[in-house]
Amino acid sequence: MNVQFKKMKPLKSYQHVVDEIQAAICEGSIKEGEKLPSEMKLKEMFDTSRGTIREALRVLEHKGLVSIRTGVNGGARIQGANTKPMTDSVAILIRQQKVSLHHLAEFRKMMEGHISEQAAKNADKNDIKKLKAILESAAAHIETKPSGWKEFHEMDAEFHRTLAMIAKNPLLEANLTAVHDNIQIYFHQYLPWSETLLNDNFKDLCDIAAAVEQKDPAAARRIAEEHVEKFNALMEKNLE
Amino acid sequence: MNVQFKKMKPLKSYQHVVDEIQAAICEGSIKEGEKLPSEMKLKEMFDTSRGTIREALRVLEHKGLVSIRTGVNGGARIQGANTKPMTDSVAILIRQQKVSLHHLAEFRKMMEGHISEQAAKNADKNDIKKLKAILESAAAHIETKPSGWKEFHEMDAEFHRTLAMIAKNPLLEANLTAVHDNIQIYFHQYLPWSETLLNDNFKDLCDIAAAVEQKDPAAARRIAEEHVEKFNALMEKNLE
DNA sequence: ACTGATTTTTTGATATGACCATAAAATAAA
DNA sequence: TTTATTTTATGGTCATATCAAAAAATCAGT
Repeated sequence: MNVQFKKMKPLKSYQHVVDEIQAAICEGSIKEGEKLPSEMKLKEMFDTSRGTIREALRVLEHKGLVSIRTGVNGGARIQGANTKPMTDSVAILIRQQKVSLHHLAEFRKMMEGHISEQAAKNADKNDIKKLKAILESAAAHIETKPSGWKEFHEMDAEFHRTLAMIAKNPLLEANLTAVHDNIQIYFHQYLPWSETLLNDNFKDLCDIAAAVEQKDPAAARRIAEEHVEKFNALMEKNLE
Repeated sequence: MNVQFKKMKPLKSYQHVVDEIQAAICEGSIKEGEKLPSEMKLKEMFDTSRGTIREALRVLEHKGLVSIRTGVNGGARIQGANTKPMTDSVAILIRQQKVSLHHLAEFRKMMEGHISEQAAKNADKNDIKKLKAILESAAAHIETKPSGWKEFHEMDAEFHRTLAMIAKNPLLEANLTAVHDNIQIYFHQYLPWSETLLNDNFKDLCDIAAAVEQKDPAAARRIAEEHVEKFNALMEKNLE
């Protein structure tokens, strides 16, 4: 007896509905933006009850595969790929105290280093233009003499997201977004504000952009890692 | 008008139930393994209908926070943190064709390199013992003259998971598991089997373990990266 | 008293039907 | 043509009934 049989657990009927619809979405029978039939129609198509259909739709909604609206012309619409489920699953790990700021920061450092390196390898002229545009609006913001991180952090996040796009790996993009979304609260709580620090932060971004423009992957990686490391050290000090 | 107000969308009532229960789990009011009240009791506690409670439980179940059983003493039990939601969200990205083998492999290479490096920094004697135990059972398996990858891949995966544990970052563990789970199908389909390749693979693992034991992070990283790179190149060639 | 079958009981799974809330679309009024 | 009103399709919520699963309690036979 060397074979392993799978436990024979009869599928719950809502799960059957989920599987069918998910398969249809993935294989492209239903395209992004299109509407699923109404709950009543689905109920008849699957020959089941409305409650079952609703449980299935709830699950699909939380998987980020459909979004549901009420009213005439409402219903479940197929959503394009979405990083929210990934952000959520990271968030759960954090809230369950399995993942600390230290873990997040280490993971982020690894990704930002890699992303910058890849970006430096891949970037074309158009990509460079995008990065510079973000830096310009960040510079403009600094001119207004801000007294907090909030707006700057948004541009900072956009800068890093753009780098991830240039690195051309959606897995990196999704994970980076998840980490950014979840590290935010630590920024707000533990990163002291000072104009010096703001300028320092801005300078790092410029240096990364420059290394990317000069197609110097090693430098891009090093600067990005040091950048993340620096701010992480600051936060961890204030965390104690 | 510079302020942005959040759109006032009244919470759906099932969402309220989800939020409350999730909060209770995260702040520890309900501990792992404990049972939530039955649907009927919850229905009364939240003063709502059973359907609403069931939608909420379905969502919590798919978030991996509770597992539900029927029968006497059944009901929703709190589950410990779980990498399944993360594996799922990666799987969805893949099925939606947003993530290719190339993306997976690149991400994996980055992680395995980093993990091996960290493991080499952190490993204590006990950790080394665990790694060696896995290598021994792999060696024993090779002796039996296998004719396919299946069992070896399981040990391979366990080896890498153990490294991730030694690296002591649950985010890395979760992501590595997610990537492994999803790259499996490519292994089975595109990795040709040969005894030479098997031995080659095994040797890589031994080399990584040795580098970890000698606390040589740089070497551990390099070997791990080359290891992943090699098998990735093989698969990509067969993919065309 | 132990063992194995049977019944009970708790709890989830599914089905049905009713009514409310929302929002787009159609219609009427200005 | 614009604005207010009504209509209507669709999801959101509630209540009730019955089926199915499985642990626990009971019972029967040795």
